[in-house]
Amino acid sequence: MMTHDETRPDSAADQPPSSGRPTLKTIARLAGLGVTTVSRALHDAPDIGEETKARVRRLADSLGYQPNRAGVRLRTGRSHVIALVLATESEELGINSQLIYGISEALSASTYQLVVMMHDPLADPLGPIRNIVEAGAADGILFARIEPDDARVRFLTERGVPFATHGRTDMGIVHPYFDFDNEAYAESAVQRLASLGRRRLALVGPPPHLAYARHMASGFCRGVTAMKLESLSVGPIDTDSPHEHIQAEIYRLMQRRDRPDGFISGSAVAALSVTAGAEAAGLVLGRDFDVVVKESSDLFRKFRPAIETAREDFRAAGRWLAKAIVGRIEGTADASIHFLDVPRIAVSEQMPEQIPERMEGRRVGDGLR
Amino acid sequence: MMTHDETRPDSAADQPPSSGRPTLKTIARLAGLGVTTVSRALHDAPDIGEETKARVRRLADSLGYQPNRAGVRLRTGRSHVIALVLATESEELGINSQLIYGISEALSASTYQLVVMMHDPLADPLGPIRNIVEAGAADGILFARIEPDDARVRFLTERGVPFATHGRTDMGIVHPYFDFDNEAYAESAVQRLASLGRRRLALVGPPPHLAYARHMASGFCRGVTAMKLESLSVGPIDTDSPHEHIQAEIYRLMQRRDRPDGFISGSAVAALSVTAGAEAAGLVLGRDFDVVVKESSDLFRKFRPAIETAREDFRAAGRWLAKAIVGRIEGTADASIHFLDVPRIAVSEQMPEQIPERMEGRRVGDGLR
DNA sequence: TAAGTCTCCTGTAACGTTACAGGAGTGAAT
DNA sequence: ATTCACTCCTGTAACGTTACAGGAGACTTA
Repeated sequence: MMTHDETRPDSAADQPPSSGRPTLKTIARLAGLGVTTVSRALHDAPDIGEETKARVRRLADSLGYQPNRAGVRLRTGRSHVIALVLATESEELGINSQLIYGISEALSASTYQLVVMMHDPLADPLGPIRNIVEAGAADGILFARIEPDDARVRFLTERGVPFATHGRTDMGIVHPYFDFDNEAYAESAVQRLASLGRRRLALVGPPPHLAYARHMASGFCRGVTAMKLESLSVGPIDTDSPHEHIQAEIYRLMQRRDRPDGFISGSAVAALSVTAGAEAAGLVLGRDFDVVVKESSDLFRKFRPAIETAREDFRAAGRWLAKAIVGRIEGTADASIHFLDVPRIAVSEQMPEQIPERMEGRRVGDGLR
Repeated sequence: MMTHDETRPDSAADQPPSSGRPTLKTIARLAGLGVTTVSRALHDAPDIGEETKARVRRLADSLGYQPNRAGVRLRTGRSHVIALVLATESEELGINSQLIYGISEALSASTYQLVVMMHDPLADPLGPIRNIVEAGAADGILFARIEPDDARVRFLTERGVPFATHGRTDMGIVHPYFDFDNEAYAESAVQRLASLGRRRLALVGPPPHLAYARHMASGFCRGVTAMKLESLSVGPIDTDSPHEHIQAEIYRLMQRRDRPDGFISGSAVAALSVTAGAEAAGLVLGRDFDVVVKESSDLFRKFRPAIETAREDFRAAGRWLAKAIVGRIEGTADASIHFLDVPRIAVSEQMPEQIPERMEGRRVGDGLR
């Protein structure tokens, strides 16, 4: 075996520890203290003298000390990583980037890092989530596109791994979530269309396997029933369908004598396809039909003001989710925390006065709720 | 001091090492080998017997062994993290999510993780990049929105940290990048507009501090000169300007007697604002003016087919960048690798035949290049 | 037989951190 | 003087991994 004759260095001034980066050892040597003391001082432990703490902190600051993540992780078993698992399915106009912005914004002040992974839910319902858990790759997991009975929610709950979701299940499992109140949205949208004099409504909702498809449908039904309107069902299309399918289906629907005169859409892109289909049938938005849409940007409100919009703020959702998951990891937040975002159908904005031509359609009052 | 009387466990069957997760030690004990042997076997080292390797691999597989990232990172100093640094500035329609999809897609087969961070370039030109380097938080860094003289590129080159960018500088520093040939795009766009009979062109380019603003402008100028057309300069607006500003400026421009009849836009949203402004002035797209736009989704090509589009594929860019940065980290790729994406102005797609009304405007030939 | 040369495997140390079990020094109470 | 409590600091070990320096055994060569 080897002899290695320097378990304790005899010469006082030693070489730096290979990398230029300061460690606890660097600080300890400079301060004439033990590494343990330095560690505890930086953690503000009660059994370290105030003066020592201050001195250590000053030294650490001046050296630009930052704890080595690998060291901490190895010792504590905590990765300080939040995993965001995104579906590979087509996404609408950057809602995922908004979500990511919100999360990283909220995490940037913390010691947590955001790791993004892809997941094809068709190939494997659990996807990378099982792997994250088994590899201990993250302290907490975030995901969206929740199903009414969601395998991921069940799995993570069983394993006791902190997670938070955008959207909620019907499973009765208590866990942190942020959700947009799609039921209220649909109901408000119905009321809005009714107040515009529309009587025969159709809903283009999210893919039926997602939990909020049910919420939106039930709000739609409730609204239609309450207002004594008629509901027309569209064919097998949803907000994830290709543009051409939606457009063709709406075109077909608009040929009927009992064609709808109001549409509610779960997404901006789908609303465009709906409008395109209806216009292809020779109908005019705002005259022959109206559309209410849930969108995440202000884009369509700007360039197509005749379309009513409810805004879902994914950036705010991201911020909320980041705080929630950190709270769960650190044990400061209860599993029952959740947030149900109140939808608000926006009034079309006043255009700059030098372009009055864009003020097509009627002016509308204020939001419904 | 403590005595700790079990440096070598006497009882054969021991407790699992605290967590349920298998480590090299677990495999070693089960295989009756040393940890070093197991480690080297899994790394396919030449000095381990083939039969042993096979046995160890089988065992590792059956246990679901995955190397502990913290252990590897601590020992090797390699984090197996790729950092993507995104600007907080407004982004156009999910290009960043496309980029993220591409990157994580390419990384999902590797041992690398994608960490996403935000950066406000106005507050600090280097932003989290200095921090990543000093904390050793990532093995490689990706970023976009490159400036002609980019502080980040200079810094990382000086520090010798692997990085790759979407976009390129004018600095002459050799480094991996993926870029869209915006000069060629603008020139093609000019030719396209010329072939449509347009003579007086205006460019709505990216913010002038970005490197590709110059590329696009120079392509525009070259095209205009070559085709002997007229170029009209728009006011202080760019693709990042608020919708209202662009719209108002184009509206103003369109009041002039020598108004432009062709627009080239660096982004889809800006193209919409341009169109809105021109239409507000009572002009008709495809009759009074044409627009060529660079977009990352197929959205506008679908619902507004009269707008000519060149598609920039950010997902492919993400895939390329992921492979490039991993190649740089592992030393298998040269610093000089780069990819200049060839723009191709698309023909408006055939609409489904049951909706012929949408086939407004003229049919056009094939792409320019 | 002895030395040399392979092949295949091994233990130790170290990366940077924190939990643990003390321990030196001071001052107060017995 | 001894005990006790308190404050403030310390060394050791361990998390899981890999680099390093061997070393046992078989086989070849002189």
